[in-house]
Amino acid sequence: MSKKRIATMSDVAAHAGVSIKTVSNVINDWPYVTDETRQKVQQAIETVGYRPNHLARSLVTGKTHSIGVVVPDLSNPFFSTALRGCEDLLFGDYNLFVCNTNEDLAREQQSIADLLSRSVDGLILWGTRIGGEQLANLVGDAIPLVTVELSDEPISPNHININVDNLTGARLATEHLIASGHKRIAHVAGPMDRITSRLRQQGYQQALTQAGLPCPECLVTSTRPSLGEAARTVLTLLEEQKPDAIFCFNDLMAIGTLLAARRLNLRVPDDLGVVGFDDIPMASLVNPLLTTVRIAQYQLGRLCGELMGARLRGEATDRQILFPVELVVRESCSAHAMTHAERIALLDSLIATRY
Amino acid sequence: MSKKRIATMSDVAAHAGVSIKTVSNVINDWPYVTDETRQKVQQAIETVGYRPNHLARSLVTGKTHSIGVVVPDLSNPFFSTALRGCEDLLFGDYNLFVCNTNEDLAREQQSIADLLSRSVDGLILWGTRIGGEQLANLVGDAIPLVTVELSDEPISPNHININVDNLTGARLATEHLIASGHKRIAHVAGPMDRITSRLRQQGYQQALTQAGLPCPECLVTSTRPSLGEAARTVLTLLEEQKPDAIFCFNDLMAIGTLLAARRLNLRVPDDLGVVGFDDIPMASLVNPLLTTVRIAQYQLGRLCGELMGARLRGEATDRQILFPVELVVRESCSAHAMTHAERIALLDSLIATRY
DNA sequence: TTGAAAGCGCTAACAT
DNA sequence: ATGTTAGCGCTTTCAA
Repeated sequence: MSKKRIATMSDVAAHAGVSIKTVSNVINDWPYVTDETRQKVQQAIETVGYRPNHLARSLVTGKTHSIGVVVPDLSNPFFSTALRGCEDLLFGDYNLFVCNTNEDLAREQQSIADLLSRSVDGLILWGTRIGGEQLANLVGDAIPLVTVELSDEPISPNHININVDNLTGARLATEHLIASGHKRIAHVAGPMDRITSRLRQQGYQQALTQAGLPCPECLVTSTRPSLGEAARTVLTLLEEQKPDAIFCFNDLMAIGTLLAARRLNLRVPDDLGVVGFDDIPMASLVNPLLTTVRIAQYQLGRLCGELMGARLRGEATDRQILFPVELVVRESCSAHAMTHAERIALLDSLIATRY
Repeated sequence: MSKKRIATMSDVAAHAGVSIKTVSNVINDWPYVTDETRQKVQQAIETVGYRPNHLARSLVTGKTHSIGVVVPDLSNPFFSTALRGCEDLLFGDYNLFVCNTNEDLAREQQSIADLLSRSVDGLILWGTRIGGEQLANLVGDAIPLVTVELSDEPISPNHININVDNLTGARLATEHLIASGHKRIAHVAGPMDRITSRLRQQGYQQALTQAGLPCPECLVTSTRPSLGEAARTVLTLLEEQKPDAIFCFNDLMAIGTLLAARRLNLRVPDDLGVVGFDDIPMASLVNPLLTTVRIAQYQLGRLCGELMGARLRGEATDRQILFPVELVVRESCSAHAMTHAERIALLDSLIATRY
């Protein structure tokens, strides 16, 4: 401790009067060590203040016990909650490198490259813009790869893809809008370089077509999936196209839409029906309560962690997973006032949440 | 590429017909390399698909270009937004290990130990429960440490502490409640093992005392800072103590309070005044609009990144920083209806947000 | 049950 | 301008 130099294994070995290997044995709980020796070494570890150096260990074992996570937008509660689920599950076994791309392809690519350079044991990628093939090229098959939302089927054996059931969700949302009596239904889509956006738009179109409703291009507009950006887009859309309902790519955008409507003195749902996607906590707090398509985000995050853990332990798993969604009808569509009892029930469920 | 083995520097060297050092030189942009050689090596890198191994490099340089971040609750927008700010600033230079403690001391300790074991170049700690001295012991002085919210002054020269101006904030909040005509003002505090909670409670008490108002213990209650937990606590508090206003530790709890009030058919602000802390986006979306104390969270996150970066470059910085707060008066206190113009202005500012 | 030696992939002196 | 050598801190054969 004299020179504040970080203690190494040989320091411990010296102090304990044993070889470096013995120290290693103790640290890695090797069975064949005398209790006496173990004690001695343990003692020495304390006195010199030894801390195992993960880097050195990783260099030789080839395992870093770290996994890389890439998300498009950390400030979207959807992703932060999912990330929490993932971290909770992996805690103790793995540390997480977290990269936020801000919906930017270049940053996504760099993040993935960085993480690979760091020899992460696995990669969890949310809403990537890079396609499956390109991804497989980049990542290879050496480490488990879990993607959430990827157009293609898993390519390498070590690749698991979870797809949220966007198509069904978008269809349910749009059908609900139709059933509520809305006729001129617009769609504020997310970034079209993400499969999620394309699928949700597709579901929207299918529902309209099936109902025999027209689906002019002018009613679909795509933006960065943020509250402000959506609000500004909707302001224009509302003035130029006069839709009587809007299905939004996600809840953040739907809330932006609520704001835009309010700004123009339009009443939701009477003048404008709104449906979102995700069911982030905010959705049950805004006024009116947002009708949306629920994705159990914390659970989805955990699932990513579970699958990653399983692959890392060499267990087999499904490689193509469809994550279910559920339409949550609240107040933002016509013909759907909630009853008093329903409101109370929602309140109670919010109050009952553990987190 | 034959055996899918990961290419190493010597592979590149072999392919290029140069020594391993030359490859290293090219990779590290060493000036004295012929363009010709550089080209050759670059070529070889491509063909063998070489990727520098960060671990090996770190082992010898002693720098990992990674920094560890520990937060108490990732699903609180306050922290996810701050984290995004931090990541944005550090992106390109450093990768972030993110640990979420779920407000748990043991998990906090383990996270810090893990990160140190991983030889992070720096540590950013939010709302820790570990005290300054203990922390200094754990972390030492070898790497920069940035803490947000720590009771003590920075201990080691390499330690920077940012304190949000909790005392002022809490006092402003409480004074506003008093000025609004509320008399029986309760406080729903956060976890008392965090200095943040203690300071905010102190500010609350100071304001009451100064106004000559009583401040009985029964009006202060402490919980885990989550929406649901707060809502449940407030339900009891409301029934047992009948306060006419509540100052909450943070916005999540304030929103929980709004819910509890709604559940009991109390009108906010007429029957109950509520003030929060943080000004997370939700605060301007709930009904009524939440009066709160703003912390510029994204900026605060960036600031952490900046300070860390500065220390890492060896630059000097302030070591004790007081981060300012600002009372944002909205609708959740009596005697403060917002004017139409004010509402519109708020709407416009939300719509104008870039993210 | 413990020790000695080799080497993980890279950088940093020092030669050349 | 390029090559040689040593060694970062650890695990892993293999031998004792």
